[in-house]
Amino acid sequence: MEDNNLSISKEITPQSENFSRWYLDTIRKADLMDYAPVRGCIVFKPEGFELWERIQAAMDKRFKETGHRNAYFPMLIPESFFQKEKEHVEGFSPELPWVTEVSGEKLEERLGLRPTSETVIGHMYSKWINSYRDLPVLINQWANAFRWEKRTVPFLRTSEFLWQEGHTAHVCEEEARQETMRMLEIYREVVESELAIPVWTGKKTPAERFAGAVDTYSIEAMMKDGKAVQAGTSHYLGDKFAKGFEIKFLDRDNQLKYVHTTSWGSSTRLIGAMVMVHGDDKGLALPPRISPTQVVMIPVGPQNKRAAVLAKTDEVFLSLKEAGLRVRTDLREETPGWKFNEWEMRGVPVRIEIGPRDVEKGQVVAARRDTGEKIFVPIGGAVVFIKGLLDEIQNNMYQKALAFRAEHSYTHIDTLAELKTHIAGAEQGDGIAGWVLAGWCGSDDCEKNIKEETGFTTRNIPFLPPVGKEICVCCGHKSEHTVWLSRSY
RNA sequence: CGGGAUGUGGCGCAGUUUGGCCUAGCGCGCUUGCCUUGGGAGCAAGAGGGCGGGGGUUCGAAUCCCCCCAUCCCGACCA
Repeated sequence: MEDNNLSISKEITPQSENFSRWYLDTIRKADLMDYAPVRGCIVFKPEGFELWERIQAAMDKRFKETGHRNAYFPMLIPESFFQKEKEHVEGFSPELPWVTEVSGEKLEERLGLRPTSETVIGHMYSKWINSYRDLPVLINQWANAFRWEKRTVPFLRTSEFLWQEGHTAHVCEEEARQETMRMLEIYREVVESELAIPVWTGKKTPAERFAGAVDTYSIEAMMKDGKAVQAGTSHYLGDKFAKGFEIKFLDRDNQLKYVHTTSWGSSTRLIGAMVMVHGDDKGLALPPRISPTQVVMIPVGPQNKRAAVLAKTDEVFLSLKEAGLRVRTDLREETPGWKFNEWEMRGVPVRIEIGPRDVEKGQVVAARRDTGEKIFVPIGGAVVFIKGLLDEIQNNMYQKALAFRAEHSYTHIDTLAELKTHIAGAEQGDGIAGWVLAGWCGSDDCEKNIKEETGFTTRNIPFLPPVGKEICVCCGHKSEHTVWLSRSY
């Protein structure tokens, strides 16, 4: 086992040595992505893309169940559209790529590559909505988006990314706010139950708000290096975009009114989050509900006993497949040990080994990716057992992530000095500064100051904070909000 | 976008200081054959690169100079 670990470490940098190297090693060794020829762009390889397809499926199902329909709007957005909502332009213009000419001829109006679609969709909604009878409009789109970020990280922040953006229009504020919360809750439920990632739901501070939103809400997840990833956002846009794009309707009372809109999005960064929440020094670890392969079968044993082993492997394979499990058999010529390591690195939740001894005893060996445990299972009960095991692994992965988050969440810090001491202490120790629950007076100055002094930013104001904080961690005055602070991606 | 580092077969690297022993070497991987299979097997024979890209200096450049590009790390901006 010792040698085994050493040889692995040659391929994947240990998390404790350099977390970001570990992350980059892992996503490449697990064959999720490759770098594309254009700066900051990646190729989603089949293994990585299938993760996205499964996330998509989980989300899309819930969107449809709540009455939304998918549509597609163009990727090219006229420059003038961006100008119609002031904060929106200011927020996005620094990272907008432009199309300025076609076959050498300058376009009359530059076209931006969508960083998000509020503007085009607002334009279309103004045409489509005339009466309260036309509302609500509940549309989602699966698309790519462009944001030319200075610093890119595969999956977490790339110049082009894939996402889902929902855009809805409602008759009144109350209904729009309900929609905002309903979609935030869907994100929380999908991310927790499917990706096994615990999140804090809450409200963003004004400084962290989406450009052009009245209120922004988010789900925030803790990575294994203690940093935060915003895993989904939902915005109440008020009538700001309605006013910018003249989205008006005639209400029951014969008054012309502006609609209230929402937008909500989640992206392929969820893949990166999943890697950084569950992965370990062996590589990727995927939650069973999302993993493209749930069970990998590896027949072992000498050539002269191969036939019986393969027959048994087929039998078990078919029974698992019939039970609806995503199962595959690895018949490559590599040695068993090599395959064990390979599939562990790729994050497959359960491995089944079948050898001559198992055939004799009428059993298989099941190995768990999450704990490394090996279990002997009678063949007759294999299907039921494996199904139960996958559920247990899914649950265990969530519980482990929850426990990790609890271990690295700090609620006793009340001053900037204490916060700095805490961060310095973490740097001396395991390097995981984690999240700090702090009081905040609500001023931009304090928020800015905390960031400058510590590198920690406000993640969100949780709806259900574990404890309420009385004084602002920065100025010492009475706190208006209890916020999560941390470093973030 | 600023500071630092790196860029040599698929991957990891040596060679760059002091140009010529390099029409480039090593490990892994790859191909073929034999052999082997319960935690990264062994032997043998092979294939594969002109040194991130473009200019320049020189009799001669992976090595020196200039420009550009990409990636990583650290900061400022963000899903």
